[in-house]
Amino acid sequence: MRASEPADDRVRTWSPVCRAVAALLGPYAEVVLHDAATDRVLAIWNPMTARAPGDPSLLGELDDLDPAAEDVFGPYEKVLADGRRLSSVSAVLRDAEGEPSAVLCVNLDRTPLDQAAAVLAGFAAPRTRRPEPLFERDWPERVHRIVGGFVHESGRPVERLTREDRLTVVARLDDAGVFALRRSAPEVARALQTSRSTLYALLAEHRARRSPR
Amino acid sequence: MRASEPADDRVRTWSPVCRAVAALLGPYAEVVLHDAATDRVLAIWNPMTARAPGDPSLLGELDDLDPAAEDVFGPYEKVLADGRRLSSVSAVLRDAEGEPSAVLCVNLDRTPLDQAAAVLAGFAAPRTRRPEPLFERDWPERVHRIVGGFVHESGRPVERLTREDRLTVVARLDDAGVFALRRSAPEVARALQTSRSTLYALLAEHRARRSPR
DNA sequence: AAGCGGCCTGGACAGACTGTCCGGCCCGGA
DNA sequence: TCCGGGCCGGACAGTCTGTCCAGGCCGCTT
Repeated sequence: MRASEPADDRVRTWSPVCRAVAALLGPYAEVVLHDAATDRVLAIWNPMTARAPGDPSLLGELDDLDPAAEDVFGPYEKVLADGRRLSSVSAVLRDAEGEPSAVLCVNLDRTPLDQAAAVLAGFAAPRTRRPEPLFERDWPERVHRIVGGFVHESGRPVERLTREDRLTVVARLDDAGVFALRRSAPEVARALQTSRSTLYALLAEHRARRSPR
Repeated sequence: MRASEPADDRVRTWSPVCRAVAALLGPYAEVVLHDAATDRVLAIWNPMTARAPGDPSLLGELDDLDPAAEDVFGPYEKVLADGRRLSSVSAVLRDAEGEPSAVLCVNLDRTPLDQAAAVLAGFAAPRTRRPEPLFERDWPERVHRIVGGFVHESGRPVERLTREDRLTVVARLDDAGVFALRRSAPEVARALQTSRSTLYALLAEHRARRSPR
Protein backbone atom coordinates (compact mmCIF):
# COMPACT_ATOMS: atom_id res chain seq x y z
CA MET A 1 0.00 0.00 0.00
CA ARG A 2 0.86 3.61 -0.41
CA ALA A 3 2.34 6.25 1.91
CA SER A 4 0.11 7.40 4.72
CA GLU A 5 -3.32 7.47 3.09
CA PRO A 6 -3.88 4.26 1.23
CA ALA A 7 -7.61 4.71 1.67
CA ASP A 8 -8.23 7.47 -0.79
CA ASP A 9 -8.09 5.39 -3.90
CA ARG A 10 -10.44 2.81 -2.65
CA VAL A 11 -12.93 5.28 -1.34
CA ARG A 12 -12.90 7.03 -4.68
CA THR A 13 -13.39 3.73 -6.43
CA TRP A 14 -16.14 2.35 -4.33
CA SER A 15 -18.04 5.32 -3.04
CA PRO A 16 -20.45 5.54 -5.99
CA VAL A 17 -21.64 2.02 -5.29
CA CYS A 18 -21.91 2.77 -1.64
CA ARG A 19 -23.88 5.93 -2.19
CA ALA A 20 -26.16 4.15 -4.61
CA VAL A 21 -26.86 1.43 -2.15
CA ALA A 22 -27.41 3.91 0.63
CA ALA A 23 -29.79 5.91 -1.55
CA LEU A 24 -31.65 2.84 -2.71
CA LEU A 25 -32.25 1.41 0.70
CA GLY A 26 -33.35 4.66 2.19
CA PRO A 27 -32.85 5.97 5.66
CA TYR A 28 -32.71 2.60 7.33
CA ALA A 29 -29.57 1.33 5.74
CA GLU A 30 -26.03 2.06 6.79
CA VAL A 31 -23.23 1.44 4.34
CA VAL A 32 -19.70 0.99 5.59
CA LEU A 33 -16.49 0.56 3.69
CA HIS A 34 -13.77 -1.20 5.65
CA ASP A 35 -10.06 -1.57 5.20
CA ALA A 36 -9.58 -5.27 5.67
CA ALA A 37 -5.84 -4.98 6.19
CA THR A 38 -5.89 -2.46 9.02
CA ASP A 39 -9.34 -3.43 10.20
CA ARG A 40 -10.53 0.17 10.19
CA VAL A 41 -13.44 2.07 8.75
CA LEU A 42 -12.62 3.77 5.47
CA ALA A 43 -15.88 5.54 4.95
CA ILE A 44 -19.42 5.38 6.12
CA TRP A 45 -22.75 6.52 4.74
CA ASN A 46 -25.81 7.11 6.79
CA PRO A 47 -24.20 5.86 9.99
CA MET A 48 -26.41 4.28 12.61
CA THR A 49 -23.78 4.42 15.29
CA ALA A 50 -21.12 6.99 16.04
CA ARG A 51 -18.47 5.33 13.94
CA ALA A 52 -16.29 7.45 11.71
CA PRO A 53 -13.47 6.80 9.24
CA GLY A 54 -10.39 5.55 11.07
CA ASP A 55 -12.32 3.80 13.80
CA PRO A 56 -11.63 0.14 14.28
CA SER A 57 -13.92 -2.08 12.26
CA LEU A 58 -14.07 -5.00 14.64
CA LEU A 59 -14.50 -7.18 11.62
CA GLY A 60 -11.79 -9.61 12.49
CA GLU A 61 -9.15 -10.64 10.02
CA LEU A 62 -10.63 -11.28 6.67
CA ASP A 63 -7.25 -11.28 5.00
CA ASP A 64 -6.66 -14.99 5.10
CA LEU A 65 -9.43 -15.47 2.61
CA ASP A 66 -8.72 -18.08 0.09
CA PRO A 67 -9.79 -17.03 -3.39
CA ALA A 68 -12.11 -19.98 -3.70
CA ALA A 69 -14.20 -18.82 -0.79
CA GLU A 70 -17.36 -16.90 -1.36
CA ASP A 71 -16.89 -13.15 -1.39
CA VAL A 72 -20.34 -12.26 -0.23
CA PHE A 73 -21.39 -13.08 3.28
CA GLY A 74 -24.78 -13.01 4.78
CA PRO A 75 -27.27 -11.76 5.13
CA TYR A 76 -26.71 -12.37 8.80
CA GLU A 77 -27.95 -10.65 11.86
CA LYS A 78 -26.39 -8.11 14.16
CA VAL A 79 -27.86 -6.38 17.15
CA LEU A 80 -27.14 -2.81 18.03
CA ALA A 81 -26.56 -1.70 21.59
CA ASP A 82 -29.97 -0.08 21.63
CA GLY A 83 -31.61 -3.30 20.59
CA ARG A 84 -32.28 -2.51 16.97
CA ARG A 85 -31.77 -5.57 14.86
CA LEU A 86 -29.89 -5.37 11.63
CA SER A 87 -29.70 -7.53 8.58
CA SER A 88 -26.19 -7.30 7.30
CA VAL A 89 -24.43 -8.27 4.16
CA SER A 90 -20.71 -8.12 3.67
CA ALA A 91 -18.79 -8.28 0.44
CA VAL A 92 -15.12 -8.52 -0.17
CA LEU A 93 -14.12 -6.00 -2.82
CA ARG A 94 -11.08 -6.91 -4.89
CA ASP A 95 -8.75 -4.81 -6.96
CA ALA A 96 -7.74 -5.45 -10.55
CA GLU A 97 -5.24 -8.07 -9.44
CA GLY A 98 -7.91 -9.94 -7.55
CA GLU A 99 -6.48 -9.00 -4.19
CA PRO A 100 -8.93 -8.04 -1.46
CA SER A 101 -8.90 -4.29 -1.26
CA ALA A 102 -11.78 -3.46 1.00
CA VAL A 103 -14.84 -4.88 2.65
CA LEU A 104 -18.26 -3.46 2.11
CA CYS A 105 -20.90 -3.88 4.76
CA VAL A 106 -24.51 -2.95 4.38
CA ASN A 107 -26.51 -2.88 7.56
CA LEU A 108 -30.24 -2.69 7.19
CA ASP A 109 -32.33 -1.84 10.18
CA ARG A 110 -34.92 -4.52 10.13
CA THR A 111 -37.16 -3.29 12.89
CA PRO A 112 -39.50 -1.41 10.52
CA LEU A 113 -39.66 -4.45 8.30
CA ASP A 114 -40.20 -6.68 11.25
CA GLN A 115 -43.02 -4.49 12.40
CA ALA A 116 -44.61 -4.48 8.98
CA ALA A 117 -44.27 -8.21 8.73
CA ALA A 118 -45.79 -8.58 12.17
CA VAL A 119 -48.69 -6.39 11.19
CA LEU A 120 -49.28 -8.36 8.05
CA ALA A 121 -48.83 -11.66 9.77
CA GLY A 122 -51.21 -10.66 12.51
CA PHE A 123 -53.68 -9.46 9.96
CA ALA A 124 -53.49 -12.61 7.98
CA ALA A 125 -53.18 -15.21 10.70
CA PRO A 126 -55.61 -14.20 13.35
CA ARG A 127 -55.70 -16.43 16.35
CA THR A 128 -54.75 -19.90 15.30
CA ARG A 129 -51.36 -19.86 16.96
CA ARG A 130 -49.32 -23.01 16.81
CA PRO A 131 -48.64 -25.24 19.80
CA GLU A 132 -45.15 -23.94 19.34
CA PRO A 133 -42.54 -26.20 20.91
CA LEU A 134 -40.88 -25.09 24.07
CA PHE A 135 -37.56 -25.24 22.37
CA GLU A 136 -36.17 -26.24 19.04
CA ARG A 137 -36.16 -29.92 18.48
CA ASP A 138 -32.67 -30.11 17.08
CA TRP A 139 -30.87 -27.95 19.53
CA PRO A 140 -27.44 -29.32 18.70
CA GLU A 141 -28.03 -28.05 15.20
CA ARG A 142 -28.96 -24.76 16.74
CA VAL A 143 -25.81 -24.66 18.82
CA HIS A 144 -23.75 -25.29 15.74
CA ARG A 145 -25.59 -22.56 13.97
CA ILE A 146 -24.87 -20.01 16.67
CA VAL A 147 -21.24 -21.00 16.79
CA GLY A 148 -21.06 -21.11 13.03
CA GLY A 149 -22.72 -17.74 12.83
CA PHE A 150 -20.06 -16.20 14.96
CA VAL A 151 -17.29 -17.86 13.03
CA HIS A 152 -18.76 -16.55 9.86
CA GLU A 153 -19.21 -13.11 11.25
CA SER A 154 -15.74 -12.91 12.72
CA GLY A 155 -14.09 -14.58 9.78
CA ARG A 156 -12.06 -16.87 12.01
CA PRO A 157 -12.41 -20.62 11.94
CA VAL A 158 -13.50 -22.24 15.16
CA GLU A 159 -10.10 -23.53 16.10
CA ARG A 160 -8.64 -20.08 15.92
CA LEU A 161 -11.13 -18.16 17.99
CA THR A 162 -9.65 -16.07 20.74
CA ARG A 163 -10.63 -16.44 24.34
CA GLU A 164 -12.74 -13.31 24.05
CA ASP A 165 -14.47 -14.72 21.00
CA ARG A 166 -15.41 -17.88 22.78
CA LEU A 167 -16.62 -15.82 25.68
CA THR A 168 -18.91 -13.97 23.31
CA VAL A 169 -20.25 -17.15 21.84
CA VAL A 170 -20.79 -18.64 25.26
CA ALA A 171 -22.65 -15.48 26.21
CA ARG A 172 -24.94 -15.84 23.22
CA LEU A 173 -25.53 -19.47 23.92
CA ASP A 174 -26.27 -18.74 27.52
CA ASP A 175 -28.62 -15.96 26.55
CA ALA A 176 -30.34 -18.39 24.26
CA GLY A 177 -30.82 -20.61 27.26
CA VAL A 178 -28.80 -23.44 25.85
CA PHE A 179 -27.30 -24.40 29.15
CA ALA A 180 -30.67 -25.17 30.62
CA LEU A 181 -30.87 -28.09 28.26
CA ARG A 182 -29.69 -31.44 29.40
CA ARG A 183 -26.40 -32.59 27.97
CA SER A 184 -25.76 -29.31 26.27
CA ALA A 185 -22.45 -28.55 27.93
CA PRO A 186 -20.43 -31.32 26.34
CA GLU A 187 -21.98 -30.60 22.99
CA VAL A 188 -21.11 -26.94 23.24
CA ALA A 189 -17.58 -27.73 24.31
CA ARG A 190 -17.21 -29.92 21.26
CA ALA A 191 -18.68 -27.30 18.97
CA LEU A 192 -16.36 -24.71 20.42
CA GLN A 193 -13.43 -27.08 20.15
CA THR A 194 -12.46 -26.59 23.70
CA SER A 195 -12.53 -28.65 26.84
CA ARG A 196 -15.44 -29.00 29.12
CA SER A 197 -13.38 -27.41 31.88
CA THR A 198 -12.67 -24.35 29.84
CA LEU A 199 -16.24 -24.08 28.78
CA TYR A 200 -17.37 -23.94 32.36
CA ALA A 201 -14.68 -21.42 33.12
CA LEU A 202 -15.90 -19.20 30.30
CA LEU A 203 -19.47 -19.63 31.36
CA ALA A 204 -18.65 -18.70 34.94
CA GLU A 205 -16.76 -15.67 33.75
CA HIS A 206 -19.61 -14.56 31.55
CA ARG A 207 -22.12 -14.87 34.33
CA ALA A 208 -19.85 -13.12 36.79
CA ARG A 209 -19.41 -10.25 34.37
CA ARG A 210 -23.09 -9.94 33.76
CA SER A 211 -24.12 -9.75 37.38
CA PRO A 212 -21.14 -8.92 39.57
CA ARG A 213 -23.43 -8.33 42.52
CA MET B 1 -86.34 -9.24 -6.03
CA ARG B 2 -89.07 -7.28 -4.46
CA ALA B 3 -92.34 -9.12 -3.88
CA SER B 4 -91.22 -12.67 -3.30
CA GLU B 5 -88.08 -11.56 -1.51
CA PRO B 6 -88.40 -10.61 2.12
CA ALA B 7 -84.71 -9.91 2.07
CA ASP B 8 -85.02 -6.56 0.44
CA ASP B 9 -85.22 -4.49 3.54
CA ARG B 10 -82.19 -5.94 5.08
CA VAL B 11 -80.17 -5.78 1.93
CA ARG B 12 -81.10 -2.15 1.50
CA THR B 13 -80.14 -1.49 5.07
CA TRP B 14 -76.83 -3.24 5.11
CA SER B 15 -75.55 -3.04 1.61
CA PRO B 16 -73.78 0.29 2.03
CA VAL B 17 -71.68 -1.17 4.81
CA CYS B 18 -71.00 -4.24 2.76
CA ARG B 19 -69.97 -2.27 -0.28
CA ALA B 20 -67.75 -0.09 1.83
CA VAL B 21 -66.03 -3.05 3.33
CA ALA B 22 -65.66 -4.69 -0.04
CA ALA B 23 -64.22 -1.53 -1.48
CA LEU B 24 -61.90 -0.98 1.42
CA LEU B 25 -60.43 -4.43 1.41
CA GLY B 26 -59.97 -4.52 -2.30
CA PRO B 27 -60.23 -7.44 -4.66
CA TYR B 28 -59.23 -10.05 -2.15
CA ALA B 29 -62.17 -9.72 0.15
CA GLU B 30 -65.55 -11.29 -0.30
CA VAL B 31 -68.48 -9.86 1.60
CA VAL B 32 -71.55 -11.97 2.18
CA LEU B 33 -74.82 -11.11 3.81
CA HIS B 34 -76.69 -14.08 5.19
CA ASP B 35 -80.21 -14.64 6.35
CA ALA B 36 -79.73 -16.31 9.69
CA ALA B 37 -83.28 -17.57 9.87
CA THR B 38 -83.37 -19.40 6.54
CA ASP B 39 -79.63 -19.94 6.43
CA ARG B 40 -79.42 -18.57 2.90
CA VAL B 41 -77.31 -16.01 1.16
CA LEU B 42 -79.02 -12.64 0.91
CA ALA B 43 -76.41 -10.87 -1.10
CA ILE B 44 -72.80 -11.16 -2.01
CA TRP B 45 -70.15 -8.76 -3.15
CA ASN B 46 -67.02 -9.75 -4.94
CA PRO B 47 -67.70 -13.47 -4.63
CA MET B 48 -64.78 -15.84 -4.50
CA THR B 49 -66.91 -18.86 -5.16
CA ALA B 50 -69.95 -19.35 -7.30
CA ARG B 51 -72.44 -18.57 -4.59
CA ALA B 52 -75.42 -16.36 -5.38
CA PRO B 53 -78.35 -14.95 -3.43
CA GLY B 54 -80.70 -17.72 -2.36
CA ASP B 55 -78.00 -20.35 -2.08
CA PRO B 56 -77.67 -22.10 1.24
CA SER B 57 -75.27 -20.38 3.57
CA LEU B 58 -73.83 -23.41 5.31
CA LEU B 59 -73.25 -21.23 8.29
CA GLY B 60 -74.40 -23.72 10.78
CA GLU B 61 -76.75 -22.80 13.54
CA LEU B 62 -76.25 -19.27 14.57
CA ASP B 63 -79.85 -18.93 15.66
CA ASP B 64 -79.37 -20.11 19.18
CA LEU B 65 -77.53 -16.94 19.95
CA ASP B 66 -78.11 -15.70 23.40
CA PRO B 67 -78.14 -11.91 23.53
CA ALA B 68 -75.30 -11.82 26.02
CA ALA B 69 -72.92 -13.55 23.61
CA GLU B 70 -70.54 -11.56 21.53
CA ASP B 71 -71.91 -10.57 18.15
CA VAL B 72 -68.63 -10.57 16.34
CA PHE B 73 -66.86 -13.84 15.69
CA GLY B 74 -63.37 -14.40 14.53
CA PRO B 75 -61.21 -13.77 12.83
CA TYR B 76 -61.02 -17.44 12.20
CA GLU B 77 -59.65 -19.44 9.35
CA LYS B 78 -61.39 -21.12 6.47
CA VAL B 79 -59.90 -23.01 3.58
CA LEU B 80 -61.35 -22.92 0.11
CA ALA B 81 -61.57 -25.97 -2.07
CA ASP B 82 -58.73 -24.70 -4.18
CA GLY B 83 -56.53 -24.33 -1.15
CA ARG B 84 -56.73 -20.60 -0.69
CA ARG B 85 -56.83 -19.73 2.95
CA LEU B 86 -59.21 -17.15 4.23
CA SER B 87 -59.37 -15.05 7.30
CA SER B 88 -62.99 -14.61 8.14
CA VAL B 89 -65.00 -12.42 10.43
CA SER B 90 -68.67 -12.79 11.07
CA ALA B 91 -70.99 -10.31 12.69
CA VAL B 92 -74.54 -10.66 13.75
CA LEU B 93 -76.55 -7.67 12.55
CA ARG B 94 -79.57 -6.76 14.62
CA ASP B 95 -82.63 -4.78 13.82
CA ALA B 96 -84.02 -1.91 15.81
CA GLU B 97 -85.61 -4.30 18.28
CA GLY B 98 -82.32 -5.99 18.91
CA GLU B 99 -83.37 -9.13 17.10
CA PRO B 100 -80.81 -10.79 14.84
CA SER B 101 -81.72 -9.82 11.33
CA ALA B 102 -78.78 -10.96 9.26
CA VAL B 103 -75.25 -12.21 9.46
CA LEU B 104 -72.41 -10.49 7.74
CA CYS B 105 -69.35 -12.44 6.73
CA VAL B 106 -66.18 -10.97 5.42
CA ASN B 107 -63.79 -13.42 3.89
CA LEU B 108 -60.32 -12.15 3.22
CA ASP B 109 -58.04 -14.17 1.03
CA ARG B 110 -54.90 -14.26 3.05
CA THR B 111 -52.59 -15.86 0.55
CA PRO B 112 -51.37 -12.55 -0.85
CA LEU B 113 -50.84 -11.29 2.66
CA ASP B 114 -49.06 -14.46 3.61
CA GLN B 115 -46.85 -14.11 0.61
CA ALA B 116 -46.11 -10.51 1.36
CA ALA B 117 -45.36 -11.36 4.94
CA ALA B 118 -43.08 -14.12 3.79
CA VAL B 119 -41.31 -11.79 1.44
CA LEU B 120 -40.84 -9.20 4.12
CA ALA B 121 -39.87 -11.74 6.67
CA GLY B 122 -37.40 -13.26 4.26
CA PHE B 123 -36.06 -9.87 3.39
CA ALA B 124 -35.71 -8.91 6.98
CA ALA B 125 -34.68 -12.18 8.53
CA PRO B 126 -32.60 -13.93 5.96
CA ARG B 127 -30.76 -16.86 7.37
CA THR B 128 -29.70 -16.34 10.95
CA ARG B 129 -33.08 -16.01 12.51
CA ARG B 130 -33.51 -14.23 15.80
CA PRO B 131 -31.22 -15.18 18.67
CA GLU B 132 -34.69 -16.25 19.60
CA PRO B 133 -34.37 -18.17 22.81
CA LEU B 134 -33.96 -21.84 22.29
CA PHE B 135 -36.75 -22.30 24.69
CA GLU B 136 -39.00 -20.09 26.73
CA ARG B 137 -37.24 -18.40 29.56
CA ASP B 138 -39.86 -19.20 32.13
CA TRP B 139 -40.51 -22.75 31.22
CA PRO B 140 -42.09 -23.61 34.56
CA GLU B 141 -44.73 -21.07 33.69
CA ARG B 142 -45.11 -22.81 30.40
CA VAL B 143 -45.50 -26.17 32.05
CA HIS B 144 -48.20 -24.80 34.26
CA ARG B 145 -49.89 -23.34 31.26
CA ILE B 146 -49.99 -26.65 29.45
CA VAL B 147 -51.26 -28.42 32.51
CA GLY B 148 -53.72 -25.64 33.22
CA GLY B 149 -54.86 -25.74 29.61
CA PHE B 150 -55.75 -29.36 29.92
CA VAL B 151 -57.50 -28.85 33.22
CA HIS B 152 -59.52 -26.09 31.69
CA GLU B 153 -60.32 -28.12 28.66
CA SER B 154 -61.32 -31.23 30.57
CA GLY B 155 -63.09 -29.36 33.31
CA ARG B 156 -61.43 -31.39 36.02
CA PRO B 157 -59.16 -29.84 38.61
CA VAL B 158 -55.61 -31.10 38.67
CA GLU B 159 -56.01 -33.25 41.72
CA ARG B 160 -58.85 -35.15 40.10
CA LEU B 161 -57.34 -35.96 36.75
CA THR B 162 -57.53 -39.58 35.72
CA ARG B 163 -54.53 -41.62 34.89
CA GLU B 164 -55.36 -41.27 31.21
CA ASP B 165 -55.62 -37.52 31.58
CA ARG B 166 -52.22 -37.29 33.09
CA LEU B 167 -50.89 -39.49 30.37
CA THR B 168 -52.25 -37.06 27.83
CA VAL B 169 -50.70 -34.12 29.57
CA VAL B 170 -47.38 -35.89 29.85
CA ALA B 171 -47.58 -36.64 26.15
CA ARG B 172 -48.10 -32.99 25.37
CA LEU B 173 -45.29 -31.96 27.61
CA ASP B 174 -43.00 -34.51 26.10
CA ASP B 175 -43.96 -33.41 22.62
CA ALA B 176 -43.16 -29.89 23.66
CA GLY B 177 -39.74 -31.15 24.62
CA VAL B 178 -40.10 -30.22 28.24
CA PHE B 179 -38.23 -33.24 29.48
CA ALA B 180 -35.08 -32.21 27.69
CA LEU B 181 -34.84 -29.33 30.10
CA ARG B 182 -32.83 -29.71 33.21
CA ARG B 183 -34.81 -30.07 36.39
CA SER B 184 -38.10 -30.26 34.57
CA ALA B 185 -39.20 -33.64 35.89
CA PRO B 186 -39.71 -32.62 39.51
CA GLU B 187 -41.46 -29.47 38.43
CA VAL B 188 -43.81 -31.37 36.18
CA ALA B 189 -44.54 -33.88 38.90
CA ARG B 190 -45.41 -31.04 41.21
CA ALA B 191 -47.62 -29.37 38.60
CA LEU B 192 -49.37 -32.64 37.94
CA GLN B 193 -49.72 -33.25 41.65
CA THR B 194 -48.24 -36.65 41.41
CA SER B 195 -45.04 -38.28 42.49
CA ARG B 196 -41.84 -38.29 40.56
CA SER B 197 -42.04 -42.05 40.32
CA THR B 198 -45.45 -41.96 38.76
CA LEU B 199 -44.43 -39.25 36.42
CA TYR B 200 -41.62 -41.37 35.10
CA ALA B 201 -43.97 -44.30 34.82
CA LEU B 202 -46.38 -42.23 32.74
CA LEU B 203 -43.59 -40.91 30.63
CA ALA B 204 -42.27 -44.38 29.96
CA GLU B 205 -45.71 -45.56 29.06
CA HIS B 206 -46.26 -42.69 26.69
CA ARG B 207 -42.98 -43.28 24.93
CA ALA B 208 -43.61 -46.99 24.73
CA ARG B 209 -46.99 -46.37 23.17
CA ARG B 210 -45.62 -43.95 20.69
CA SER B 211 -42.91 -46.19 19.33
CA PRO B 212 -43.66 -49.79 20.13
CA ARG B 213 -41.02 -50.90 17.67
C1' DA C 1 18.08 -19.29 28.71
C1' DA C 2 15.51 -19.22 32.40
C1' DG C 3 11.64 -17.41 34.77
C1' DC C 4 6.99 -15.97 34.77
C1' DG C 5 2.08 -15.42 34.08
C1' DG C 6 -1.89 -16.60 31.61
C1' DC C 7 -4.42 -19.99 29.73
C1' DC C 8 -5.68 -24.62 28.36
C1' DT C 9 -6.24 -29.47 29.40
C1' DG C 10 -7.32 -34.14 31.17
C1' DG C 11 -8.37 -36.25 35.26
C1' DA C 12 -10.50 -36.51 39.60
C1' DC C 13 -14.36 -35.63 42.55
C1' DA C 14 -18.38 -34.43 45.22
C1' DG C 15 -22.78 -33.45 44.68
C1' DA C 16 -27.01 -33.03 42.03
C1' DC C 17 -30.19 -35.04 38.97
C1' DT C 18 -32.20 -39.05 36.50
C1' DG C 19 -34.41 -43.22 35.83
C1' DT C 20 -35.68 -47.51 37.81
C1' DC C 21 -37.18 -50.61 41.19
C1' DC C 22 -39.50 -52.19 45.25
C1' DG C 23 -42.37 -52.83 49.38
C1' DG C 24 -46.30 -50.92 51.35
C1' DC C 25 -50.71 -48.60 51.05
C1' DC C 26 -55.24 -47.37 49.31
C1' DC C 27 -59.36 -48.35 46.84
C1' DG C 28 -62.88 -50.30 43.95
C1' DG C 29 -64.71 -54.61 42.07
C1' DA C 30 -65.73 -59.64 42.35
C1' DT D 1 -62.97 -60.50 52.16
C1' DC D 2 -59.63 -60.95 48.79
C1' DC D 3 -57.47 -59.24 44.68
C1' DG D 4 -55.34 -56.36 41.23
C1' DG D 5 -54.21 -51.93 39.65
C1' DG D 6 -52.20 -47.93 40.67
C1' DC D 7 -49.98 -44.69 43.62
C1' DC D 8 -46.54 -43.46 46.95
C1' DG D 9 -42.06 -42.69 49.40
C1' DG D 10 -37.68 -44.37 49.68
C1' DA D 11 -33.65 -46.34 47.97
C1' DC D 12 -30.21 -46.95 44.51
C1' DA D 13 -26.99 -47.00 40.68
C1' DG D 14 -25.71 -44.42 37.00
C1' DT D 15 -25.14 -40.16 34.67
C1' DC D 16 -24.35 -35.34 34.34
C1' DT D 17 -22.61 -30.98 36.50
C1' DG D 18 -19.64 -27.87 38.29
C1' DT D 19 -15.31 -27.26 40.49
C1' DC D 20 -10.64 -27.97 41.39
C1' DC D 21 -5.97 -29.13 40.51
C1' DA D 22 -1.42 -30.35 38.66
C1' DG D 23 0.84 -30.30 34.59
C1' DG D 24 1.91 -28.44 29.95
C1' DC D 25 2.20 -24.97 26.35
C1' DC D 26 3.20 -20.38 24.76
C1' DG D 27 4.63 -15.82 24.50
C1' DC D 28 6.85 -12.38 27.07
C1' DT D 29 10.35 -10.42 30.02
C1' DT D 30 14.63 -10.31 32.27
